[in-house]
Amino acid sequence: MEKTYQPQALEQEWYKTWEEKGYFKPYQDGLDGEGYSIMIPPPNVTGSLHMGHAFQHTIQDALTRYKRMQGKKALWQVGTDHAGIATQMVVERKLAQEGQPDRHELGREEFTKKIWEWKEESGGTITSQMRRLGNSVDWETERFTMDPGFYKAVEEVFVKLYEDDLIYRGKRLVNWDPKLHTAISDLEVENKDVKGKMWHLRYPLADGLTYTDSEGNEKDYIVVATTRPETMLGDTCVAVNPEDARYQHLVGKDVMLPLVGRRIPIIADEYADMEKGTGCVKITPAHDFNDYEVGKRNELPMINVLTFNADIREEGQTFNFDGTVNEELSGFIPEKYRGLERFAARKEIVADFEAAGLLVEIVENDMVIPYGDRGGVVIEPMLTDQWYVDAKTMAKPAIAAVENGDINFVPKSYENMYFAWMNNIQDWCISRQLWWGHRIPAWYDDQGKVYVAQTEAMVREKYNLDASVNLSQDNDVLDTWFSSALWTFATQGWPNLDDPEVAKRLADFHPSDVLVTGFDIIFFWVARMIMMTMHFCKDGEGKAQVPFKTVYVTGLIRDETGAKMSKSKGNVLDPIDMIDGIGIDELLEKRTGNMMQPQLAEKIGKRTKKEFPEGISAHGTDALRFTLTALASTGRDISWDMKRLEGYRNFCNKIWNASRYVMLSVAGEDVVEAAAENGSKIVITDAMKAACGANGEEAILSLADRWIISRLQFVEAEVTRHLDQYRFDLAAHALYEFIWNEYCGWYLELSKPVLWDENSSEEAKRGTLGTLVRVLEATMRLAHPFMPFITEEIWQQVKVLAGKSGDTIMLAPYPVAQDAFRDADAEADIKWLQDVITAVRNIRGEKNIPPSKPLDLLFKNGGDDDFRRAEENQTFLKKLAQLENLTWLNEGDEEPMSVTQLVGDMEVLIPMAGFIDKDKEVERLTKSVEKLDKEIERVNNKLGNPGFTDKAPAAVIDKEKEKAAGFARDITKLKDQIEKIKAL
RNA sequence: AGGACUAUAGCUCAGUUGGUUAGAGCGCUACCUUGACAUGGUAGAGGUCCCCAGUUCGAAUCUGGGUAGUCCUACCA
Repeated sequence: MEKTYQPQALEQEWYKTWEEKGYFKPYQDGLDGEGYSIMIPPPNVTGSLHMGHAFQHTIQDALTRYKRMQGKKALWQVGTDHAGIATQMVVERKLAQEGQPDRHELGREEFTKKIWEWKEESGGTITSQMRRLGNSVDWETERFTMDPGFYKAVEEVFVKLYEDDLIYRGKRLVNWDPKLHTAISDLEVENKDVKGKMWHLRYPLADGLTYTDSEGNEKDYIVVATTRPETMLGDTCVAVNPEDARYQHLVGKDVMLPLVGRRIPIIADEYADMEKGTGCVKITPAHDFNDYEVGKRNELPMINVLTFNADIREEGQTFNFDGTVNEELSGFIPEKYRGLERFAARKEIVADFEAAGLLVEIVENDMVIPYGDRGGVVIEPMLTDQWYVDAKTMAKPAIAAVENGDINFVPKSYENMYFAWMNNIQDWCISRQLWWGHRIPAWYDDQGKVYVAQTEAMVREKYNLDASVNLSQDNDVLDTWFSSALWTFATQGWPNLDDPEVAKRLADFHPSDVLVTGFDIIFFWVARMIMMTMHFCKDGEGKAQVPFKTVYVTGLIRDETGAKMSKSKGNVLDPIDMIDGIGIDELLEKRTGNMMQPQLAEKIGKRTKKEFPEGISAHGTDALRFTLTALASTGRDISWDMKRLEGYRNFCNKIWNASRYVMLSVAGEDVVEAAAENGSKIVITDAMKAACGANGEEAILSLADRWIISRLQFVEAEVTRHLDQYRFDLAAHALYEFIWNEYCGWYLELSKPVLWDENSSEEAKRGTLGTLVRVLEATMRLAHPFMPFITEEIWQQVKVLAGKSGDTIMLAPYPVAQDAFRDADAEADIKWLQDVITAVRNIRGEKNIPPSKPLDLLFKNGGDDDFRRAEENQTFLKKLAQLENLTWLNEGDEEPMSVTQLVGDMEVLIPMAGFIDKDKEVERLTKSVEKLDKEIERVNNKLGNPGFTDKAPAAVIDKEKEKAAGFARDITKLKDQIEKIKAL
């Protein structure tokens, strides 16, 4: 064994072994319990994993390994998502960079082929990252949302929902991304605060009408206010509030739309706000969501004046309020605006208003502008034909499932967020004008009539259409989230319920147990999964099945300053770099190379150099995982801290060296070092086994042995309890505390006096060696879900010595605390021992006595337990506190000049004739008395308060009384000591 | 505008149903290369638990109000 832990030497080897042996499979020998499943949130197939993934994967893997070790058929379902827009964009950009023909030149089929090629090329990144992270996913059943089976599920769902009247098609105003040329859902819109302008424009009244305004001015126009002047080309009316006295008399009259010359009415609609702008609002139903509603209410026509690029059309498209084509209305657009880009058109139109003397004023305006979260350009409300899911209907059971507790959110507060959104849910636009995705299984005849079924042949059969009817399939694909909403059941082979294998998997693994995901996709994914799953999956009694019983919502990983990690900020960290380390040059290249905004490169480079002047050193997977685990407090964002990672790398080293000590003790220095030199494992001999009592040889347990075994039960119970409550941070903390402080800090030290004492009996040594080995072995199993690699490595080395067998720790049983091994007496005795040793060390520290200098110790004022403990633990005391003689002072004995510490009622004295500074010692003791005085005053105040003594529970009062008495005793002793020192 | 979450040591965070002398890791100070580990050991310093008011015998913890920050939703001609 090496002197320090070398993770890179063993991690990848172990993973390979595990995978080859099939230990990740839910169906294998030894797993006889019930099914347990976690469905991975499928990452984008062409992406790569970031720290957030590493975090979520660590939790999922810990849970899976934990349940697997408990004997359950544990499935961590793995797979990836085709990520429609994102992937299509990446490939389009790639083609452009390589100077290849663009997608329109290639055509749909060829372009899709290119995407598949790209998927093959880049798809391995994620899976190899997952292997490095030690993720125990079932690779054999890996799924991709565009796989044939999954595709089939998606079509089935679409057709069924259509038949159930939960999907419909309609001409509606949608969020249109003019760059990507597709509709997007309202969730994909990012609203940004911007400082913009508002233009006040004059619209002249028709027919030479005039009126007198409130200030007595005669006017032949009204003034509208708008933030989007260019849409005036599509105005179909002006609205005023019905209550607005200023304009009531104008309702029913017309205005002449400037520049266009269209006659449009002035109507009364409560949407017009008297307080806002001028109180008159122009209505453009085809280009604004609010106006669209006004238009529908008032049965106004709609004029679409924009192309899909958001340029001005040659001629407006005219529709009636119900979306049917309006043949009468003119869609005339003045020639000079035709073909202009929307913002250029705005400039032009404003200029023309000004030139015509119709621009009244320009007002600065704080406003919110919608941007597409993918394309990054301003979203345009656009009148198009789209497919929708009736989300309102589907949300009802989905809301109920959370209300009645079939689904629990951890932390619970996210349920409010879920309800708020679900109760106010809008119909979900599921069609996307892309080529990459599941093509919508709908066909149209020449008249535009819709037919829905999986294939054209099925359409013909279902609707009785013979070959004379021309059919063409809908060109659009479905929103990516439509398919990922089916993730929990489609991954298991749904809808092939007749296949016994599928039926079995669904029975074992559906509903899944936990979904581990970020709060940012609760609406996108979690809510939609619940809706879809409950509609399509029923249990034996026909009751709707939920996709998962628990949703564990993780926080975000932020950088050390608390900022979100993002590529454009250049503060992203690759989990693999935490594991393997990375040089500064390579890190710089990674962060600044191939950037969307190259101008940021310099700033990012500087910042990176400052933060990581030496690059990042290697820490190993286990350290990374343990760090993430330890930081996983529920629902809280994590500020990533390299120092923390370093600390847990040290923890790995600590574990490694503890096991090294154990092996040195069992096998001897020569054997251990020889093995280290050859890079081989230590060969366990029968003699070693016998020395540890692996065959049940007689052994005597020391107090320390009994103590650590008792503490092991405690930590086993703690870790299990915390895991069951998803408190990974507390579980990690309990483990850390036990391993570092109790096992390494105390127990290993306590084992030395036994093992190194020539007078120790064979049985005593066997007891201690056996305990060293057994506790280590159990601790490795306890820690395995968090730190899979180091625990496997050490476990393989010690399992036989601990009398255990098995091919892998992955399938070894998870430790269960046993009350029979708890030993309150041993714990109390060791507590006493620790207190005495700490007292002595404390004195050494205070008085600057080197640890190597042996001291004499005097006990005073002890009870029966003190006498016994001192007697029984002489060896431990002498060794750990570096003491020469232990002596009891009897009542009335002469007391040498000493420094004192209290251990319970007992006093511990270190004679220090010659070294002691009387004044300083008095000062030190007086300070202690003062501190105690304050405490005792507080407690006495409490006890003197009748309100407290009357109302507080007896146990609490007793506790306080005890405290007061204890303080009083301590004070007496300290004062006594002060007097003695003064008297010397 | 509505809502959620957060505020505890220099930093990052724990603190279970109100009763602790308020904890951990890192950092800091002093000492120590003792035969697992200097990626180590021992000891120590360090806190107005954001502010105000209330409930209570008792508040870091519960209630109300405020301040600051983060985020979500909605809307703004």
